[in-house]
Amino acid sequence: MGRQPCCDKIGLKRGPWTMEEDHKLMSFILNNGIQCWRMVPKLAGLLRCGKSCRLRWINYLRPDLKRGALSEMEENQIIELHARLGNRWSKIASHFPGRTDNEIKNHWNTRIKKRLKLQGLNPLTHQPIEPKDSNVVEDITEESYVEPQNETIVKIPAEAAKNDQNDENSIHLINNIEMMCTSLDMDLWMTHKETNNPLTYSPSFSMGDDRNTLQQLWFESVDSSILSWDGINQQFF
DNA sequence: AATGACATCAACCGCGAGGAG
DNA sequence: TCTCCTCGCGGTTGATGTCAT
Repeated sequence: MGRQPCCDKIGLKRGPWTMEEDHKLMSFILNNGIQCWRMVPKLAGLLRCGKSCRLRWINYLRPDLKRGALSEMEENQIIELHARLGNRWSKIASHFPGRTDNEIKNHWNTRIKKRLKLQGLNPLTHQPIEPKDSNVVEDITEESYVEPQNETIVKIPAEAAKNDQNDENSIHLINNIEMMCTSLDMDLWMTHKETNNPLTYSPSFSMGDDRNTLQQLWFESVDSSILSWDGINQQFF
């Protein structure tokens, strides 16, 4: 049993949007904002379902959308993010203001995948394709990808999170931890800040030695004259 | 010029999460 | 606690464009 459709589709239009529909939707949202997508088509005078309106707005009409092809730099960043996050397209897209998850997903499926295969890399694992597989590059399947199992708990010192924002050292500490955690997963850091729970993340890439990775990130991003790794190492682990 | 193969991308579908009552 | 509803996400489809023969 499937769930009920989000709305009654009888008499509703599907397929490509016309300029007139675009104009109606655009001017409605710019004038009224979005309270409830379900009501948008009714109020805007469109014979579409709310879901279709939402998609059209997000992927095409939003004024802040960046047009044009993705640059090579953006492409490389997508590859890097995909190695860490997997097919979490909305998470990946959030790193590219003005780009949509749909756009990045399409770009990945039509171009980047091919590029990686040509480079001899498995697009799912980002690891070199085994020589025995090199003649059957097309045969890479989801089954060949094994999700990393290790999970690391990082305890951010509560004092650092709660300290007086005017304290310069605290601000440095928080900013630097934040920079480091951005490299891992910003959303989890934000959740940690809100809940004050221990920060947990499940790396979607093979980290080998978590502490070494954190240490490397720390050296790359933190002014060691202000905060030494040894000091933070003691508080974290 | 006609046709088929392939590439691209907008749009759809089904599902899960989470909020409201 | 349960049910219903909306939203957002990821996978997939299909229309259209482009290229090769």
